[in-house]
Amino acid sequence: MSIQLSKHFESAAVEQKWYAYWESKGYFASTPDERDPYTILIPPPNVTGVLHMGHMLNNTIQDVLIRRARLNGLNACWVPGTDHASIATEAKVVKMLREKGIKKSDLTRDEFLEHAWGWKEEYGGKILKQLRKLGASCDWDRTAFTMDEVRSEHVYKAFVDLYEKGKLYRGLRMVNWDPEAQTVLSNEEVIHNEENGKLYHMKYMIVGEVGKYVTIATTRPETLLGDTAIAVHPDDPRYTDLKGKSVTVPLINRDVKIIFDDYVDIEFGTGALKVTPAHDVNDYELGKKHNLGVVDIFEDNGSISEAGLLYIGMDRFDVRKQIVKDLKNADLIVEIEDYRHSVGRSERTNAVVEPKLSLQWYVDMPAIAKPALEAVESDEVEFFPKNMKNTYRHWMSNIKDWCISRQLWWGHRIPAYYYGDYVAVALDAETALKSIQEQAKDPSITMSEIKQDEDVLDTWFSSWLWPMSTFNGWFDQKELDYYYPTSVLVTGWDIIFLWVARMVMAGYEWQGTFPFKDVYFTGMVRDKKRRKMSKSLGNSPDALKLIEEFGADGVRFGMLSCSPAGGDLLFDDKLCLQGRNFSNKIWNALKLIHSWDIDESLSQPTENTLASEWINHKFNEVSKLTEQSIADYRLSEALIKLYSYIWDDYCSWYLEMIKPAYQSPIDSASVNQAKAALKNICILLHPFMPFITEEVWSTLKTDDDSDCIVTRYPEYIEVDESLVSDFERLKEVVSSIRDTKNQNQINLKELLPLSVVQDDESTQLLSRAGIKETMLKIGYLESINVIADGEGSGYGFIVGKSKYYLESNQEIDAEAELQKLLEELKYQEGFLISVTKKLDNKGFVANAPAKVVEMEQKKKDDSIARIALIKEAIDRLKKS
RNA sequence: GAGACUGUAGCUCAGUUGGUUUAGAGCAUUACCUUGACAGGGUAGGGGUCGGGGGUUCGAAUCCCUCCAGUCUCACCA
Repeated sequence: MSIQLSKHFESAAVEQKWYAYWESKGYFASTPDERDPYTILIPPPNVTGVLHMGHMLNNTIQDVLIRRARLNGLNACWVPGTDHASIATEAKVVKMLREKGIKKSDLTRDEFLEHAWGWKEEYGGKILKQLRKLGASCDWDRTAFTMDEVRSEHVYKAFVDLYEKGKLYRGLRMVNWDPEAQTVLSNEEVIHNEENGKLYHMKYMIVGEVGKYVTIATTRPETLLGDTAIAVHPDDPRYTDLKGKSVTVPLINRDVKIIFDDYVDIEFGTGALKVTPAHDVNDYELGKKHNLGVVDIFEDNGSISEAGLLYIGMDRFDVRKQIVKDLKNADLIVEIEDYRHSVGRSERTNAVVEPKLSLQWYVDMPAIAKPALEAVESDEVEFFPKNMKNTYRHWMSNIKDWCISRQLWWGHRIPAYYYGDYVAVALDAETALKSIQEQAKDPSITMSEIKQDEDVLDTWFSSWLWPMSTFNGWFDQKELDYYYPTSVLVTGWDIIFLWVARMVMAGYEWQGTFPFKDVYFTGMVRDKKRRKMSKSLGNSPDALKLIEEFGADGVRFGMLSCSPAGGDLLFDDKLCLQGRNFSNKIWNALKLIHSWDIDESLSQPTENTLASEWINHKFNEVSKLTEQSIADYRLSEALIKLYSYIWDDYCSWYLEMIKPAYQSPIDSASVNQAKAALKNICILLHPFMPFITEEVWSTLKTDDDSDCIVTRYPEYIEVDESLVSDFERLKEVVSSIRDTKNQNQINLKELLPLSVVQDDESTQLLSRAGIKETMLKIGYLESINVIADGEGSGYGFIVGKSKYYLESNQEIDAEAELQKLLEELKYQEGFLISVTKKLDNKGFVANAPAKVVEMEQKKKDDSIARIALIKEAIDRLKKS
């Protein structure tokens, strides 16, 4: 009763079938029980995002770890969810509305939020459906959203708690303003890059001295509208006579002071600096020090405000062009030079960030950073790869306060309420009102008189609570006690500050301990040219199309086989192709086994008994190695070991050994062992390639077996080293036979007699039951004869220290044989020289450990013996 | 400007406290063979002054110094 199997592995149908089945069985679901937990929290993707290669990589890794834990008998819990992504989502909604002809400014806050929620309902969670296609075994019942009720409660509670502890405050500071999204950004959301610009040298005429001027160099001529001083270094000899004088700001003709401050760099530009306190961090500090006025010339959208006096309403970049023209016309430009300098852009909108003075909410980071820094220093939270510790330490030791308010509507509204100068921070308006009445000592203040802050919180202010909020930890301690701290966080290194560090801080601040034991930083997925994959470059393959083409298992294989922790991953379709071919290889191994006719009356041939023992011991060896690799988060190493075990050991050697002759039946023991070995393979490979393994398993499982996904790893058996090493020797002999036939144009399947010269090594090898039989079978030999030294004839070869002769009545090409031997001799002699050199070195013998010296001596002896064998063979050839 | 990391075969990378056959794997490539499980399979081969130089050591891809190249992070002077 053979099973009918398709010619190739058909991934699409199989994947759909098993995923639905696993879900229906509730295999992904986790509830606290007596087992140890193994917990992973997904880095929540943007709720309206689509699956890209970065997600594929890091979710594949998480799934491998979760499935591995499940097979180890742990209570595996992988919590999925999405992030509301304040800026990104709001921008998308605004764009969508604009396309419908609706302006955000025409809507009330509530109307806008209604549209936003509608958008979220329509597109939200699409990415989680896509993750299912990849095989992600998340506990979907636990799906969380950073803006759902439970998560929101955590956000407000955290805000109020920090405020009450004095670790959160409202302050007037120079901030990063994104004129496109029209919100403030944290330092971490500003990306600095070198860009080509110009340095404009402009004339500032000295008041009361006709024709005399100071030349000022700037990259931003348009900000002169906000100038309230110019500054020079007090020791600069060029400017000593300017003390007490003023200059006229060009075009707007405002007279401003010349101030002297050693902040100015004499070497740079002309040594004279224009001071615009409203639009530059350093100028702001200078302004404070010298009591300068502050003229804010920009509207929130980056256009010039009335305070600018000129160009009112024009965009800042248009003004730059225009103002240069106007300055030229007024003969106030001295020089324009090309200049490369760093420009800060918004991470989300790519708009050039405008420094701006503004009142915002901040978290006092130095107040909460210390335990989080120590945790990573001491490896209480362990980073993989280790060198991320450096980056973390550097940032944590120089940490700045975190600006958390955003001038947006989509997000958690700041729970702060105002009445005149009174501020109340509270979970609800009633409490806030009460507090304000108390502060103002005026119980007559009504609800309608207090105003809640219009701003929302930075998205990351909800994300940093993720390890607690996903378990509803502050309102239901039970789950948190069981699952927290989680086992490992898998994420990209690009959000180490935005997210990882802050989660560690939140963990210590509120739970008193770390949120995850390990952090596995994945690299960035890049294309073959090392460019980061991005939508704008169009170099990112469509994740779902890849799955369609190569199968989820194939894609997972492709992503994993080249993903060293932290190292960038150069993605190439070819890797997925290799994965698909691998699936197919396994599929065909299964087909082969199922195609055999079993004859129950046959007893098992010795060679098959030996082969089965070997493949089992080899399995244990591989299983141990992969376990270690995974424990060190070296997933690609583990996968490659498995790949080679399956392809080379199981398929190329083992199946070829036990395979019956064409159309002959096979004994049942051999088939059962082959099936058992393949089942073991399924278990070991399951975390990496879940679909094919479940499918193969399902055709092999007995009624007592559970499904592959929830079965347990087989028990480890001590590896019989002598069996494995005898087998290696056997493989060498067979390879040599194949090679000899190949070299001499003998058909591989032509049966020839093999003579083995008797010595200790060959005697031991051949005495193991099944070795001879295997040689006969897969070496296609007519017979094996043990002979005395010197009796051999035919094609000789050496394996280990033993001599073998493949006899043939074909004329031997003595010249070719000789060449081969001479080359081998050359190598061996070279080797001997290097070993001898080492051993002749008195320093080596005296200083190296005995073990090492012993090993070198053995290498030398072996080499001498081998050289003797080769020389003998050469002599004989020459004689004949 | 400060710091971190990387440099090993055509490509991607291993090489775990300096010593296990004069440096390994996968992919790619070449030749031959095979094609009755396999979108293939088998066998063999080519290809590397371990970025350059110097040092420590009996011994260095591995440790130290220096130079070169690249990547990244942080901070920024108009």
